[in-house]
Formats: sequence, structure tokens, C-alpha cells
Amino acid sequence: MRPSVSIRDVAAHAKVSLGTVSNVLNRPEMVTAATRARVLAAIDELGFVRNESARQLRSGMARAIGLVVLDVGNPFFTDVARGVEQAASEVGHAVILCNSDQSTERQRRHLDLLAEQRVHGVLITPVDGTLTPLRQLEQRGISVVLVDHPTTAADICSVAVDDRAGGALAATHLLAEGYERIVMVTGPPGVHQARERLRGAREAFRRAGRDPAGLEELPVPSLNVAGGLRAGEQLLARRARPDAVFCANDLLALGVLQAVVRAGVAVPEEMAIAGYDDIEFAAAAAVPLTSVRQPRQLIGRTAAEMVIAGREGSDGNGRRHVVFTPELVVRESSRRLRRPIRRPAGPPM
Amino acid sequence: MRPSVSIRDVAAHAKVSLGTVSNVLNRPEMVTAATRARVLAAIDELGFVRNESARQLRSGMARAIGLVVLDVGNPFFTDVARGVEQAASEVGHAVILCNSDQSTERQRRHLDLLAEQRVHGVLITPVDGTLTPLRQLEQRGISVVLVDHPTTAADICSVAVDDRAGGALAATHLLAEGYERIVMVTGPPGVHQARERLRGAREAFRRAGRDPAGLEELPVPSLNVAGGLRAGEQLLARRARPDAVFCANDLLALGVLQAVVRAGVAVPEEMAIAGYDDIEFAAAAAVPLTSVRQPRQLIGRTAAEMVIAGREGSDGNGRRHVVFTPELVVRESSRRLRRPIRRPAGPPM
DNA sequence: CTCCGAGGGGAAAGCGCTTTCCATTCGCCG
DNA sequence: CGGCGAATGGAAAGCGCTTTCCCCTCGGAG
Repeated sequence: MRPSVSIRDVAAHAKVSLGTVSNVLNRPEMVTAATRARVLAAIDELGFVRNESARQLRSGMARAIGLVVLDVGNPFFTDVARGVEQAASEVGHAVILCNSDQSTERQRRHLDLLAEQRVHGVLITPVDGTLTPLRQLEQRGISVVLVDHPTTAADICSVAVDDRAGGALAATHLLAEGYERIVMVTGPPGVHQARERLRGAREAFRRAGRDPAGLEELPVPSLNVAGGLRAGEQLLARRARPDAVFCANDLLALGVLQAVVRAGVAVPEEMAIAGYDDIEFAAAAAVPLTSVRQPRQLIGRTAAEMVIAGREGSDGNGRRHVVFTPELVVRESSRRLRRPIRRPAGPPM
Repeated sequence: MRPSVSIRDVAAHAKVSLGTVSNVLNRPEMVTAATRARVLAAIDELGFVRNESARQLRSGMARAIGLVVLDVGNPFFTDVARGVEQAASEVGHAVILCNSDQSTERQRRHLDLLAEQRVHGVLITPVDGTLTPLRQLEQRGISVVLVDHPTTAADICSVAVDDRAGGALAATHLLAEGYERIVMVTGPPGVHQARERLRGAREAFRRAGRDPAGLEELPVPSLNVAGGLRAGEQLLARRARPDAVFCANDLLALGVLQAVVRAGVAVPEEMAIAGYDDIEFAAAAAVPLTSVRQPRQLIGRTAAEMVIAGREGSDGNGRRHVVFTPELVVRESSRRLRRPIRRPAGPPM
């Protein structure tokens, strides 16, 4: 097997013309079964593998799509990625996964890279609200779909979940359970999703006849477990602790939970906790976590399908914005009822 | 901004020759500062983005590497991916992430795709021990590095962690704590890592003067939380429950833990649990989980560096196999000491 | 003023593939 | 048996870039 077998070698080996090999590869129906078999046999014997770059140089576009996420470590995004990957592989597209880690600079570098690769499209959860670089991509013919980014921009496709509704679900639930002093832990100021969830929660306060300002916001620098630990410690240090904490995502919630449990404070009796995303680990936490579930894989799959379909007719009939509805999952971390006490020999849990 | 700006347009706009533009891009030092500036200005004005496919068609190799993992949902792999991505982006390489989901078929499809893309190299945690397709890649000039796959194959580079030592660490610890009836939960039969961890654990039994056969193996179909839940239920249903469970990874352990805690069985008093990987969520679990830590990002980074360096001289001086040493992290889930009693009414500590 | 060498121009080849345009060769129908 | 259409051959262009070769043009050193 020579390092590089070209379509021309295959043609020679199968004793057909170069064009025929190309036809077998791209329009197999217009070639006789017999010759097709002969060509395929030659491909097999020679170990020929089609060169994507040459192909894409002609077609002008790669059979790959880019996925830029805020944090690969967040199970929310890996589930989205899974959905994307499934949809992409069904049509033979590769997925280039990029992790911006909330850095504008890294995001920019990744977008440049994807532009150089002439990817078919880009799925992105942008670091901030600046959509200019994305519009530039679109001008270059690379379609863009915003993922989980509540946007009002009509010119860019998006797939999102109604964060405001989700925030409202959580807040309504906490209020209904009778919690009074509620704090919402959010991430860095720029994070759109968190803002919307807070907004939804405040609306729920209003609808419940409560002062929206009564929902305090506690921002932390990062939306991960470390950020949650930090938030938890801050809350514990207060004289007047909140009796319920709503976190912008489950990683934060797990961090808060860990800090709180470690300090011997009972959840939910002394402090209830609710998260967002309903990641797999939420149910397995120290105290099973109440959370707001989003159809993660479906988000990814839908976004991928949109970007693969491209902009054909999307201005006319194509849907440009898809919004899913979240769902509240109540678990022990926020139930007012005293949890049943389970003890083997004596210790509670 | 026209859909496609080529190097030729840039040359015309900057009033230089085509070759000069190419030089600015690839060997900037051999062009005068003045003309370089002029060319860069033209690039900027026209919004030129270099076409990677054309470039790679000439060079014969893409500036991208493939990463094939068993499960993107497993934080172990996302951390590895993070390390890979960092190392790759430092040298301007893209990372194509592929998820085999333990399926040979999916793995094959992904490898085909990567071969078509003419990626620079492939990092892979193979589904099984069949290395033939990987050898084929190497013959095509695509270097391969096995990740977290204990191999004896001298002809393929690898980065791994000493799974046997890790298994021994966990088992030794459990024995030292005085546990008697220990079960190890492993995954599907083919999974190499689990096999080695079991082997290491049995060796530890032997060294402790115990019968290695005393360590029972309980295989489950998948190495994730669902698999763990299943294992947990099976163990709970037994008349004679084990007093300690060692799981082949943390996802399994979290699943077992969840099943056990839900049934009101105390951990570790009635059943101790130890996992493997020390993922971020292990510390935040219902009962903080004892686990075996692996340098995940470092594994990814090292593997990426190896594959980017390629096979240049690796037969001679280049290291072809790197093995890291794991580390035991003891938490409450396996401590013999009774945990401090924490209850809302009268929290200690 | 001459000469040299560096910076740059211009042209060309070629990476592997797709696609198009004829020209050719069949097998087969009328 | 003439002719028709389907299946293929053969040739060629061109996607955007890198690289090489050779020639030209200066500015500065001698």
C-alpha cells in the first residue's frame, strides 16, 4: 500500500477511465453494476481513500461543521455535542469541536480556524453578545446557528431553550414551597443565559406578588463547580443566610451543595438548592438536586440539522429560530417536606 | 466582501505578485517590512482567509488531528480532550472529536472519515484490542497514539496510566480498611482498562495474603451511571451483600452509590464504595467518593504532542510509550471511621 | 560609475478531485 | 442490417495554494 493512492491509480488498476471511478464514488447509479464492482474491488485492493481536501477544493466547502462551546467539561455541552455528532455523522460530516472556555480570544481563534477550514457551518454558543464575527462568517458563505443563546437577532438562526420560562419555573417552585430569602447564583456578567434565567425568576416573583428585587443576585467568576464552591462559602459566611439558592446551572449548584453539606448545614431544611440543566450527576448528588431540564441532545441535533440544511430558502419558509421549553424536575434538594430519615444503624444521611 | 477572496485578489489589491503574498503568509521574514505591511493591509481590507484545503492539498496533510473517545459524556475523556485541544491549538491545529460510544462500527466510520480528511494524526482509545485499522492508518502516513490503552504493541505509540497499579492502590486501601467481601464492578468484557484494574486489584489481594479469587467480578454492559445503577440494584438484591465495591470508573461508582443510598443502605458503614478517575463530581457525590486519580489533561496534552511531533526519529530516540502513575484519593465513601453525624437540628463539625 | 545582491515580479507546475464535452463502442430494437 | 441510446473512454479545465526558476530593478558599496 503506497502512501498515497489516487483516483488515477484506481482507474488504471480497474482498467477504467478516471471519470468512471469518480462516477462510482459520486453517482454510483449511473454506472453498470459490473464495472462498479470492478472499481470497488480495485479501491479495496489498493486501499484507496478519497482525499477530502481535493474534493472540497473543488466543491468549495468542507464536509465538516464546527461546534464552539463554552466549556467541554460541562455535561450540558457534551450532550449537545452528542446530538450534533449524531446528526452530522448521518450525512457523513465531521464535527470539529472547539472549546472557547469563555474566552473571547479563544473563540476568535477558533472561528478563524474554522473559516480557514471552510467548514460547512458553525454551531456556537457565543461567549458574549457580539455577533459581528458570526455575521462575517455568514458573509463568507458559512452558515451559523446560535446554540442556547437567547437572541433577538433575526438574521442568524438559533436553537435555544426558553431560559426565562425555565427561571420562572424554578422560582415559582421555590416560592410555592414557602422559601423566603432566595438568592440566585449567576456567572460572569456577560452570560446571556444566566441573565435570562434571572429575569424569568424575577418575573415569577412579580407574578407571585413579591418584590422582584427580593431575589438577590450573586455573581461568581465561572459557571463551574469551583464557582459554586466559592458562592457556597460566601453564603455560609453571612449572618443572614438565604433559605434557598437557585443556581444558573447544575455545576454551580453541585459546588454550592458541596460547600453547604461540608459545613454541616442541612439541605433542604436549612438551605434549599435548585440547579439548571438536569445533568446526569444532578440526581446522584449528595442531596438529589432539583433542576430545570433541557432537551440537550435534541438541541444539538436540531442545530446540526439546521446548519447542514444551510440557508436554502430559510428566509422564506425555513424556520430560523427554534425555542424549546424546559421542564422542572423536583428532587429532594428543594422539597419542603422533611425528607424521610433513613438510617442504617443511627446516622442520618 | 465577495464570497471567496483568493490569494490572487490580495496580490492584485496590494499590487504585489502572487508569490509575495504567499511569502508573507508562510515565510514573513524574507519579505520587506514595507511590502509585508501593504499585503497585510490588503488581506484585512478584502477579508481574505486562507483556504486550508488548498494548502493541505499541496502539503498532503491537514493541520488537524483526530481524537476518538469511548464516551464524550465521561468527564475523564472531556478532560483528556481539553488537554489535547490546548496542545493542538498552540500549534494551530484543529481537533476533530469523534465519539465511538464503544461501538466498533462507529469507530470504523470515524477512522475512515479521519483518513479522508488526511488528518495529521489520530489519538484514540480503541473500543477493543484490534489494532489492525490503526496500523493501516500508520501505513498511510497518519501517526497514531493510543490513549489510555494498556498495550504491548511496540509499533504504536501510547500514553497511558498504570491501571494495574491503580487497581492495586484501591484494593490495598479497601483491604487495609478491613473490608472483607469485596466486589469489583467492571464493564463489558472487552474493556482493557477494566481488565487491568481488576488484575492489579487481584495482585494486591495476593500481596495481602488473600485469595485473589475472593475478589468477585461483576460485569455490566456499559461503563456509565446507568450501568452503575444496575450493578447497585443487583448487589442490593443479594442475600449476602459485599461490604465494599470497587468500580472500574467513577460513573459506575456514582450509579452504585445512587442505588445504594436510595435504598437506605449506609455508605460506607454497610457498603463502602471506591471509584476510578476522580472526576470532578466524585467529590460532590452523595457521599464523597474515594477514587483513583489520573492526570487527565496531561494525558491528553502528552498524546497530542506526541502525535504532532509525528514519527520523526521516534524509532530511535523518541519515546514511544508513556505511562503515568495514578494516585489514590481517599474520601468518606470508603473510610472505616464512622462519619461525623450531621443533622439539621444539631450539626457537628 | 560600475557591480553586486537582495527584494520582488512573472510564469509555471502540480497537489487530487469533479465535471463537462465529445467521441467511441457496444447491445439491441425495429 | 441500419441506427439509436446507454455506458464508457479520453481529454481538459480549474478549485486555491505553495514552490521553484529565472529575470528585472534598484540602492548602496567599492
